[in-house]
Amino acid sequence: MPTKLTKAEQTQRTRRAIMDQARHLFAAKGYAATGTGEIISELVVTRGALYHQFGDKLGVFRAVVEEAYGEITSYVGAQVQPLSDPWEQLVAGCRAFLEVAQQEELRRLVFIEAPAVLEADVLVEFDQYGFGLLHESIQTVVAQGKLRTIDPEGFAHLVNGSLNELAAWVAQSDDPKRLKTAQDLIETLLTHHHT
Amino acid sequence: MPTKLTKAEQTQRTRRAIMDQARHLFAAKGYAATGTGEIISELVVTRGALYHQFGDKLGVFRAVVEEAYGEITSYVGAQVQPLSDPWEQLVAGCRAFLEVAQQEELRRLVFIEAPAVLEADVLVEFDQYGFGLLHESIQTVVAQGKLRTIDPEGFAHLVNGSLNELAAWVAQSDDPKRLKTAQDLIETLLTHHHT
DNA sequence: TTCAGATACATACAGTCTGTATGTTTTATA
DNA sequence: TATAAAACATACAGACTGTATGTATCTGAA
Repeated sequence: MPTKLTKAEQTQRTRRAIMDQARHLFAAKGYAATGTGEIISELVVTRGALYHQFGDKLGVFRAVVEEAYGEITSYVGAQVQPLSDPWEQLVAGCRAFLEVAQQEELRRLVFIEAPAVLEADVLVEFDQYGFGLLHESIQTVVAQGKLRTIDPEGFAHLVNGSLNELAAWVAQSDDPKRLKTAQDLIETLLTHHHT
Repeated sequence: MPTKLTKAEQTQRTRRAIMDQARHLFAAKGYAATGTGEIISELVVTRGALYHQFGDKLGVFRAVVEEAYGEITSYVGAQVQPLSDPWEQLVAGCRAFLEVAQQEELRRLVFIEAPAVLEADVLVEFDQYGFGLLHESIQTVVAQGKLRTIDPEGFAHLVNGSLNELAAWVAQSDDPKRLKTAQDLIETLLTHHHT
């Protein structure tokens, strides 16, 4: 008996290995153009393991995207957490988002592939930790009377859309100053609604 | 000889029929989940005609998306054209975009499927008539001294992202007042940068 | 008018990919 | 320790894309 792994360890290892490969391939070639055979081709498991662990190809994608969402929110959360003032948290959170969204794979997976591949309800569920946090943050600031808008929810969508597109704009350039420009643009937008 | 069609007419008929079916299916089920056999299943042509006319499945999608882009820009253009003041054109163009983007199929094709399916260069080419017009409009207003921003190009992306997400927000609700709310949100954003 | 070439298909097939069914080995459990 | 269950591997059926080949219709020039 060469292996002395517990079942749970075994599961974790293969899931980790499959998700790592899948993440790179889904981000680089897109969901449809990535085959399940390709995902496991450089691993020591077969497609059988993939289907056992994830059910189907979509299950792999869901797991990968959920993890990617988690990385974004945990980065933003870490930048925001030390701050106590909700207004500062909102501004810092937006700036942090633009930073973390510079990772090509994250952006591709979460903002380009996921909307096209995943069902709307799954998307909404994942986005509780994306748009959801932004929405809460804006509601808090509005409740404090620090932000004036005719519709907090709509304004949250407005900011969210701005952030997504600005992140892509920054990423598609190699000018190191664009990130700061984008961050300042969002801060200006927020400041204009500051009271 | 039962048919008395010229070759050009024949081509137009089959392309039109295929693109109509493909548009509905691509928008409803997504590009990957739509088969070429499904597209022609209710038509009097075979897959051979599809491959002859469009080369491959992606060729059909490109043609459909290009047409969808055209519909958006021609609607916005028609609303903007009567106005002479660039600032009014910018505001009216944004409002018009939110109106035309309420068509489910258009939104799904252009803003969800196309970014995931099409190569980046094709996307940029099509977007000359989408983001491109917005960018020009903003540049004009900035040159007139009517709009103040630290970066016109970045600001154009900010507005573009806002519009895309607001359009989806409006569409996913059945509240008839949301459209006006979204339009007012964008106008407020622009007005805050007005000088 | 005629006929050679081009056009617009239809049909058949090869290759690829997904998902499933079945078998096997290893770990957990009673 | 025996039985169940998990974690795979393997083989295969079905579907789908794209291509190769054949055919009818139209076009354009002699």
